[in-house]
Amino acid sequence: MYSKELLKGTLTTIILKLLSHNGKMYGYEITQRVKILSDDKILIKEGSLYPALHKLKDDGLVKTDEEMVGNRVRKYYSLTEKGKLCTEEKVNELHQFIGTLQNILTDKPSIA
Amino acid sequence: MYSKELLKGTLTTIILKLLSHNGKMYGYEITQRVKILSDDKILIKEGSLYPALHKLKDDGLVKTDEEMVGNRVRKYYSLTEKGKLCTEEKVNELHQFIGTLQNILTDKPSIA
DNA sequence: CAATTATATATAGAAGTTCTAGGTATAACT
DNA sequence: AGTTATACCTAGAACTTCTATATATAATTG
Repeated sequence: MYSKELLKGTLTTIILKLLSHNGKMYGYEITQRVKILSDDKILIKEGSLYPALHKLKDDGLVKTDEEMVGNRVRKYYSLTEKGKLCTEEKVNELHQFIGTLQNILTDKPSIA
Repeated sequence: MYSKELLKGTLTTIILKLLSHNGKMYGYEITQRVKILSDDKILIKEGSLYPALHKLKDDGLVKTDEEMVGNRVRKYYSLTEKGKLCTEEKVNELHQFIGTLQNILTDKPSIA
């Protein structure tokens, strides 16, 4: 389990990217998928996930539709058109940031 | 300039790594070094740096000594023994986190 | 030589994200 | 029957970083 602070700033991008890759997902599914993809090192808590999803919806980046599964309602999240554009930008930015971080961790200037 | 959130959780590791690499540095020098290493994409503000440095000192990871430069006092920060151990751990953790992030961004499980 | 910019340290309060802890409910397993 | 997994949600706390501000010296520029 990584120290919690590391996730800050990347959670939204992670959610968007998973939605982009899988089409539609529900909340619990996202937490489990991240758990698996991270080999149990990133455990997203509900108290982190749902506020993040709701903010994404408020911002118009995701939309929801509900399906009945057995006796209960399952809420699926998927990207809007705006969300698709934003995902691409955010993933690019994160990739660049990772590159910059690696330069700093080796104390090498990005510019040759 | 990256969105501010990305830096969260990594600033302390960045500072520790720079101190580890350069022996001793003063505050302003750290901001300028990060600016150069990141090709102007990470601009650490004073309001971020000094609280972070003071916390590192409170936690016993860095120590300070002051030198006169011209007419003014310059405060140098350097790693304590505890700080050196902690730096190694934190840098390793960050490297692993970056690896995990890259798996997630391609939606590939870490475990084969 | 006056004004601006760069150097240099610091703090208070705001803003934002994620976590802890709690609540609710169904389904599956033992 | 009791526990665990599934599934959604919220309030308030905790933490980090930022904005804005204060102070002061040194160097540059018009």
